[in-house]
Amino acid sequence: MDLSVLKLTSRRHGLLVKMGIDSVEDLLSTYPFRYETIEIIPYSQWQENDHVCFEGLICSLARVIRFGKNRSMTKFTVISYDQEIEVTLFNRPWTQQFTFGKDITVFGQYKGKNKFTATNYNFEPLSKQLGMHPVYTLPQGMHQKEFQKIMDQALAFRYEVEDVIPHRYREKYRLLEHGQALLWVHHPQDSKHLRYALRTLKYEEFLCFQCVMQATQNQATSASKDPKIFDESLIDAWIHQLPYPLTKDQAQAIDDVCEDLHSSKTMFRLVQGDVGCGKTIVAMAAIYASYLAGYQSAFLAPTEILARQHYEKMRALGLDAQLYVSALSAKEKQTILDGMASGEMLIFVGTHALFQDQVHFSKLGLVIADEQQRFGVRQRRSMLEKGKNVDFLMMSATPIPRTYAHFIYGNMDISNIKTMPPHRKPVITKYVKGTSMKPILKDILQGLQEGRQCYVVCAAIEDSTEVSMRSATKVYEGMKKTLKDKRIGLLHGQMTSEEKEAMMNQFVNKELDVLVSTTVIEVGIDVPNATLMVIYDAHRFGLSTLHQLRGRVARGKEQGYCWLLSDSKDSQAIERLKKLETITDGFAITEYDLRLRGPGDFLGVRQSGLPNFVLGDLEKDKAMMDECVKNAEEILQQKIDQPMLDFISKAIANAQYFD
DNA sequence: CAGCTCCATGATCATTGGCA
DNA sequence: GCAGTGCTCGCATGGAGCTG
DNA sequence: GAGCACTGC
Repeated sequence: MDLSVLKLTSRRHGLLVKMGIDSVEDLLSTYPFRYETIEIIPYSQWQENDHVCFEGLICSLARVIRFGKNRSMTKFTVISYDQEIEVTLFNRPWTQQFTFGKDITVFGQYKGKNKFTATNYNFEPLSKQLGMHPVYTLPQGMHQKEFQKIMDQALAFRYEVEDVIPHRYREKYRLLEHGQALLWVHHPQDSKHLRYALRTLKYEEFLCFQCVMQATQNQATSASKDPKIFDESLIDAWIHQLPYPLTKDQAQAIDDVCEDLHSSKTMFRLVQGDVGCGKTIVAMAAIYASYLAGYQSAFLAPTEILARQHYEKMRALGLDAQLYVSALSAKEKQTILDGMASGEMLIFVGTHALFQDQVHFSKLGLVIADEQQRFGVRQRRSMLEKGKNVDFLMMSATPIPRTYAHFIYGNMDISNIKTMPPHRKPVITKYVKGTSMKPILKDILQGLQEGRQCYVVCAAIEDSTEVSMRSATKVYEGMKKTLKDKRIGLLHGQMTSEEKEAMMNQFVNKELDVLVSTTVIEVGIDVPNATLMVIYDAHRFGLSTLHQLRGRVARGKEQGYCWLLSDSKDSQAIERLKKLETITDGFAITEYDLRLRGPGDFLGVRQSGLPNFVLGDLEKDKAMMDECVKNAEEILQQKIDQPMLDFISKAIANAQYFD
């Protein structure tokens, strides 16, 4: 419904648009971020510094005391509860309003001794103002009252918003009607009503998400495929010639995958485990199996550097892989494209370049996505459409506990790799207060002295390139001054991929001692000799991200060290960072982070792969999530709930919830 | 760094009571 | 669009934390 | 008292 049904002035309309509100539906789903409860607390119960309110009679003249520029204080006395209460009001020097004998309602803090500092006042009877009042997050220039008025207008249309939730579920779970829930969220009579409303809206949010999610996956997996036929003893043989024996979980994961490949059901599987747990081997086994069966495989890596590294590893392990990245010359690309189309070449490793339209496979049977969160659903789909009923394997280094995984990935199969290879040692992690490296300089120097290399990671959120570059450059300059005799490199997002690669290569070849880097992505590379890592502004990262980062210095046999620098004063933030000193298991870390902060707050939602719910809380609403999983399945099977089905196809078309 | 939002804090006179 | 009228609402400032 | 909406031109 268009906003024009509300008679808005252009200023108001503009402000709403600024808030991201383009329709009445948007407006109605702009929920209060908190509520203020106005209740009467009798005078006898007032404690010093309590926030209270009262109604009374002004029984003195108002005095204004001025101080400084533009500052003042107004004082007057109010009779209430048979007491004379002295009210102080800052910076509101207009006294005329506070005339002798007028009824006034005051909100503020009781300061003891019948003194009161008001934050607010009005001349309405208190009894008319009791109850809960919504508070919205608004841009400058829009007042709460103004917004509430607009909201009230919009609420008149609350029953005209299309209701996509099937009726039987509303009844089953005793949910409110959508319109009723909206009304109560914006105008709760009391906390009980508010809870009802929130319960309803949460359910709707979860169910919609779940339906879309499952529908997307069904598209990819519902079709059956020709089983891939290969000789498993060859896989076993290949495994035996690997330099390291597999861990139990790795072997299990490979078994899972092989079974999927054999089966006539299209594979849709997630392999998750910490950095360094050996997921890649699983992927390669899958590729090898698929190769034996005569199918083409595509391995998607998030960055070119990673693609190269995987490519080299595959070659080293006897897989005849091709590298396809955008940096290749047109001629090289063409050679590969030809081999791909003719079916001569079977194994491809690449980046986003593989999504391009001119890439055609002759017999694509398997797609593997490394760090799956980095690829949007649309991209994944475009990839899968390059073949027929392609088996799909995803890998994630930010493992998610089973309970959430079930909800978030729906009917996806999951293999967890929890055991680390025996020669890996957990990284020694330390939280360091402040922004300076001074306290740890000695340790770092010693490490460098022993010939180790060091990463320095600066907080850079996404690709806000300029700012992050500046901070990284600063750190870089600073380091050059302090460590004059060391070779230091700088890596940031504005460099071309050749420059980045050149820099990385220098680091890999030990021509650099220290690498200062902004973004996380480029660091995702295997440098066994790098055992030191310093992370600036660590509190800006999510725990899972930090955990993943530090995994980079646990690649070789040497002991890795990671220092988390942060000057945050937030005790919770510090607490979280300290937790990393002791927890080494990625699953536990995700769980801890979820419990403490909730996924909505999760720094780097994209890193975590978790969706961002407005109302729902993955930790508190587990039971509801489970129900929604079931209900979504039913809806998709029965195909009778047209409104919801329409909603789903629309959402998929817009790729809502993803990217 | 810049720009936002959220939140807590603000400062004096006059009266009082106890002590010298 | 523009001026006139009547209405409601009206704090300033600084630090902290988040984002682009 | 100011800013804003609303009115009448």
